[in-house]
Amino acid sequence: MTFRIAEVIVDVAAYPVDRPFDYLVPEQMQSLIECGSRVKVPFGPRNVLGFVVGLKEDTDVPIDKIKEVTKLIDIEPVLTTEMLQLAKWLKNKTICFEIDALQVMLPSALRAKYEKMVTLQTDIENLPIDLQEHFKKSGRVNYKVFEKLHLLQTLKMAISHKLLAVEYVVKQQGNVKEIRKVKIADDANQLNEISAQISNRAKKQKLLVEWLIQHVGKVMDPETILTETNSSMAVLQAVIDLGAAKFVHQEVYRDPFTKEVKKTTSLHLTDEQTVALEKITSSMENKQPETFLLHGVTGSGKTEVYLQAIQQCLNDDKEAIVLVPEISLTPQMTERFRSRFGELVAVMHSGLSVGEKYDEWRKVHEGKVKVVVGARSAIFAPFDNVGLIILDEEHESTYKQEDSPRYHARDVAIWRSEYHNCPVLLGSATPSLESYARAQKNVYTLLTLKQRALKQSLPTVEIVDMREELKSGNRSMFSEKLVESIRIRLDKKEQIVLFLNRRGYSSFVLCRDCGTVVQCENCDISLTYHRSNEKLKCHYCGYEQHVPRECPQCQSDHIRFFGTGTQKVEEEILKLFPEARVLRMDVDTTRQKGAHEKLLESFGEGHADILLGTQMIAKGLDFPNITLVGVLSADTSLHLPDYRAAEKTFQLLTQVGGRAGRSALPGEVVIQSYTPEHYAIELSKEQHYEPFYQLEMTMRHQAGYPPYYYLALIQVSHEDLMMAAEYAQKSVDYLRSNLSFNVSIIGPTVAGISRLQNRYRYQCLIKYKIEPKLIPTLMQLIKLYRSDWIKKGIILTIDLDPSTI
DNA sequence: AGCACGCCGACT
DNA sequence: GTCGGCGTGCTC
Repeated sequence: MTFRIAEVIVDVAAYPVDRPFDYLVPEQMQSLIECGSRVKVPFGPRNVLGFVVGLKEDTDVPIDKIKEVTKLIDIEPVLTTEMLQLAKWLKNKTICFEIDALQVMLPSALRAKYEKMVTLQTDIENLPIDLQEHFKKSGRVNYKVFEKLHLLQTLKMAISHKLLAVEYVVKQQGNVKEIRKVKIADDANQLNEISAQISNRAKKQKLLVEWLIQHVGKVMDPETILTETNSSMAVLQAVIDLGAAKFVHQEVYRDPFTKEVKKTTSLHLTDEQTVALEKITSSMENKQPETFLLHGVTGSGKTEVYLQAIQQCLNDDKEAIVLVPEISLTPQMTERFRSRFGELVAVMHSGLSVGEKYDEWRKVHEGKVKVVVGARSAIFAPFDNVGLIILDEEHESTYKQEDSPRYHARDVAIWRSEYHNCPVLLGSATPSLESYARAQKNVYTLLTLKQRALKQSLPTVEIVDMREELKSGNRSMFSEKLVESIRIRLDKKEQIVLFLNRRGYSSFVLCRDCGTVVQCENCDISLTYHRSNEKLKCHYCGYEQHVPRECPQCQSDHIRFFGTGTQKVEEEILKLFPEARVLRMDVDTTRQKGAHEKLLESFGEGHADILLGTQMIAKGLDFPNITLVGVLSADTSLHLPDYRAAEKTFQLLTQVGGRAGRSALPGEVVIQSYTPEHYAIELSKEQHYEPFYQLEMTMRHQAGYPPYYYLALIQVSHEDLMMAAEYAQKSVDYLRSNLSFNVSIIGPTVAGISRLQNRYRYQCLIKYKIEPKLIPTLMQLIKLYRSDWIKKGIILTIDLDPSTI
């Protein structure tokens, strides 16, 4: 069946073009073009990339308006029909442009880049003098050249006289990496002839050809040939010129794995693990789109359950997707998958280069792998026979994308599970309240692992009241208890992890005379001191400045930095324990690619005694020699203005606690706090999830937060304060008059960060239980914004189920 | 988005 | 008179 008309979503993210456009398919393309293919199409005056989302016989578009598809970019479509459907669902669910939903499913290498080029339409002599020189080398020159040299007027003239024309070139990366190999001629006789021709003086060439005769027709690495025959490149080139062999190019995948891994086999399961696994596999057999919540204490062996469930899935000849929160942080995790499933695993995460990401994607697309382990976006892995989807550390907020499309990987996972009739497995030691509540209501099936896999007891946890320390005259950031515990481990040559819950607590610069805190020029946020380059930096917009010598407000020179950054802690440790080897892990030491892996590996091999870091070390670390975990200040995340503050604190403390005593050696955890009586801190002591859940649910119920209510967050920003406030109010008025009475609309209020990148920010929060009118109303609001407010410089964003407010 | 078209003010 | 300011409207 062939179709003449293609429906195309063009690569332009704008409200009026957020719909399919019809194009004629040239005859020679008709048998090749498919839904999900990328095409190049003329759009207005330019050429853009687009996705074919439909094919049909006829169109209502008048014949004089319709244009032809210029080029079919892919022989194999890059998106399946599943993905096209999913994009439509995402568009509705998250209120985004369809093109954004489509793009997010593909590696960035497949995204187009556009260039405006000027082409010569006549003899070069006819051009104005100052333009001539630019076209000497080539008849096509980048438009930017003229822009920079302020030649636009002359250019415009030349264009209107048809001497030059503007062309829009679609460029796309998607470069396949090739390596150069040597293909030796197939014909031995021919090689003998060549050998005979070579002058006797060219001994090396002769020897090489003799050697090549032994390997007729083979394709080999140039390096191998050179070392085997002890020749140089010049010699090889010479015989290639004679026709004895030729260079060929072979497609390869870039290999992001630096380390070889040993093959492992299934471990013996505990009774609890066996029960969980059986439930999952039977659901797989029944082809049920069932969602499981695997609640297992830290160290209970959730990963082994994943691995064996995946094994089952592979046995059924189906594929599995495993999501891990920002995977580059847990190389140990990926290693476990690679060691079990070897070459069948692709890994996708932000630490890979564009090319590496593309290659991992291609492995999936071409069916070379059966398992994907990756961060959030791996949920779009283009498998077509998914048998199991796993989200590890289900409660992590990184599963929610913070810009358009603002999707939650869990929602996409459940959508895909319904499409493929397969189970979803959510795993966590500290499930999100939403998920646990759903499990309580039997929307999800709860599976519980109460015991640690190796029957180790949970670490002993001690909570130190820092107020008492202060009263007894200890003003350092280490309690006596912690100092003592560290000393014991150092003596015993056991390892220590110190955890600095740094959020909202980083070093800032403060004037001791007037109390001024140095703030960012563009945002209402204090700047963070970075020791490595002696600069102050804004973590939100990237603004940098030197550390001021005097206070910008009162010119006093009593200005210095405060707070507890990891660097500061490191200094303090070294003062107390000069002999300790400290490994610091923070943004500064892990910026380089692969730095995480290296630091962790070095710690695992015992090259340091103390690992010091922020959130990033809370997860996944699994080293047998760690017996002490210290949390320097448990409260910092507790006082954030976010309804999830208690939940996040509980999760964090439970996670870090789980790092200690994972093998035979018993573990100890010391938690320092200024509010030790808070339930989130107290209950994390024994990993008492259930009572925490009950208490926190009561709080959420009282305050009207999820899981009792759904949230939608509307943000309005503008360079002018009054404009931002005015339009925020307009939004609220609009919502109030269109939504039901039982929906509560809070705001407009000033956003948490009231000014960001020179824009004033207001927000409004919608709380609702069931509101069928919500999506249509928000759609109307966004229509209003996109068709009118946007011109006035307003930026409005809608976040359904925001992860933070 | 990005561009063309078109209608009004201040300049060679 | 014309150059160029940016409001308006369109893109198969």
